[in-house]
Amino acid sequence: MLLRMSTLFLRTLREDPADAEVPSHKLLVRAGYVRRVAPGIYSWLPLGKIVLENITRVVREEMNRIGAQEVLFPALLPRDYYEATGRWTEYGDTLFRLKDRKGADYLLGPTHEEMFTDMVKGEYSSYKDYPVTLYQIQTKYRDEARPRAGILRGREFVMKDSYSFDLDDDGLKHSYETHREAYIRIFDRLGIDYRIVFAMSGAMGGSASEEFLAPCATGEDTFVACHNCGYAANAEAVVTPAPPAVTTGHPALEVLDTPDTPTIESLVNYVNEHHGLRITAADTLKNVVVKVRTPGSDKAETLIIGVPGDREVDFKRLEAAVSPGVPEIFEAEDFVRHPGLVRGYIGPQVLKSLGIRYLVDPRVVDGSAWVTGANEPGKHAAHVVAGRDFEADGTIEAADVRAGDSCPRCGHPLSIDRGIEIGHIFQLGRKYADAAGLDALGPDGKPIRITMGSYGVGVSRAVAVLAEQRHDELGLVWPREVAPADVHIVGTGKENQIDVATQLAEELESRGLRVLVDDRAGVSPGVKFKDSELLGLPTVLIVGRGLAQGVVELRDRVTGTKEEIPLAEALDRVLAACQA
RNA sequence: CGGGGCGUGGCGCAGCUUGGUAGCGCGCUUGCUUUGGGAGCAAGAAGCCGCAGGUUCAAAUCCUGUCGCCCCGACCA
Repeated sequence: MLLRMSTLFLRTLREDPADAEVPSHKLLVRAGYVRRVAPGIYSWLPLGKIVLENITRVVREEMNRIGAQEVLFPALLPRDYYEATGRWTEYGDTLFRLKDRKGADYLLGPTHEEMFTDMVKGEYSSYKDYPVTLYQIQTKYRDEARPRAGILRGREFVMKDSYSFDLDDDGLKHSYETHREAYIRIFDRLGIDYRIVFAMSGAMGGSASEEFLAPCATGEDTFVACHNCGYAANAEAVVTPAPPAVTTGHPALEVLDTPDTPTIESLVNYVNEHHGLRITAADTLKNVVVKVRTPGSDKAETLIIGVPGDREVDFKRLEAAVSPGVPEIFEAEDFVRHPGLVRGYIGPQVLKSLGIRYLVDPRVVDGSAWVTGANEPGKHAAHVVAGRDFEADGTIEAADVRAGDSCPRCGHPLSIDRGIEIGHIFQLGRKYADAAGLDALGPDGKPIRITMGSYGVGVSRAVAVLAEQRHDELGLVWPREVAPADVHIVGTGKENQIDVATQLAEELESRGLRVLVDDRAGVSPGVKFKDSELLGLPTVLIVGRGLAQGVVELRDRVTGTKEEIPLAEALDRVLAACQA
């Protein structure tokens, strides 16, 4: 179907919308691809809808290629399915809840593990039925605390979610690998720049988990990469290499007067000046108190985390490390309830007797000596040796990660970047199968508990990611596979220019290209050029002033090249450009 | 939920300090001119100034309350 600007439901905007901050949001709104309806909720206009469908098509083709079968669940779901796994309560405020006319509880599906598990349980019962992989491309609902950046993080979004069901761990590994390859093909075809990074399997349980991150300044995730060995991981999942244990003797623990040293920096300066030490912040041991609450209960455990003084506790990493527990700030009133903890002067020496759990950064190995709190106001202790003067209850990955930190695999310095999560694959294991009692009857007549994998692609988010990664100061620059059309033919308006442009458009359409033609009368050339750059189709053909001399202009939106070509060659040249 | 900003024709904004006629740019309509880089002239249409209450002869403007939105931090495709 030929797209004609004269009738296309489209109005481009000359100015950025006031509520947009990131490039993808500004451009998708300005170019008339999407319009905001409510926070985190957007409508798709004709051109945007075409792009979204193109991405959907690629995802569907690649899922079908690995033998996954498409199904479709309702977005509107009754409460009971999510009651069984406890997620009706666990999901908290992020769940959109509603009631029907009888007062029964419903929800708008944020994700569909329960539904898929239940569906398979309802249909399959023999080991001969497995393995099986099902997927859907569907609208999800999450009442995000703070939707942001337009399409990038909405409360309603399109997601492809798939689930593999296998009889054993080897089968799961195979399903996982198959998905991984499918995702590589999907994102390659879409023209998205991405990295595959290790991720936390976290709350969902299970073992292996990787994320597909699109590197991007506006990304919400932080990841590290090693340019020597190729290791890459979400900052949450980075493993800190532990230095070898120290065995050399240390002087005995010594308590020092350190008045007015509330910060690490002031402490370092003070002990170097007044106590003859030569230490840096990295030689001090900072002890951070938090509470860890178990979801669905009011009980909170007090936990102290020891990290080198030059590092902060990264709340995101801490959260991932204590998951499914939820870390909370230790407030002033909590200190009142724990008189043994001297705020600002906490040292690990007394924690055993206080019965408080103490976890340390992996850098705090046995035999390492530290300057830390002496559990008395105004006093610190030096030569506090791990394993001699205190015992930790274990290690924890909670200290912040920085560019230049050592790669856990090869020791080279790590780089650090931001990215947008566009895909996530992981080996779920048996959590949902356990909850649902999903078994297959084995050849020996005994039940086999099914093991699952779960895999997601942010389909609508991919539109925004492409806009984010592929644009210039003039507008969008779509990869051909997802562009709303292959070629944008612009008739600039004098005499028969529009007629010729339309004829070319019809001819190219009949030869299989997807064509947008600017056939608007009475619109100045400048406006048409600006619009074509803003809309971002990969190939542009200008039928303008050169027509009288029998030439038209062929432009490449990606490279910016412009070339005058004879009208007679226009069809072949455009076809060649679009099929390259 | 904590912090910051903002609600005025479809879009982007001014006006508010110091109450009195609602204004500018873009877009839209009509006519004439123009047509290779967001054209010109002329004439138009379109606004419960977020909502509610209060002060006042008079409120976009002052007061109180309330709702909403955007941005920054803790969640996630």
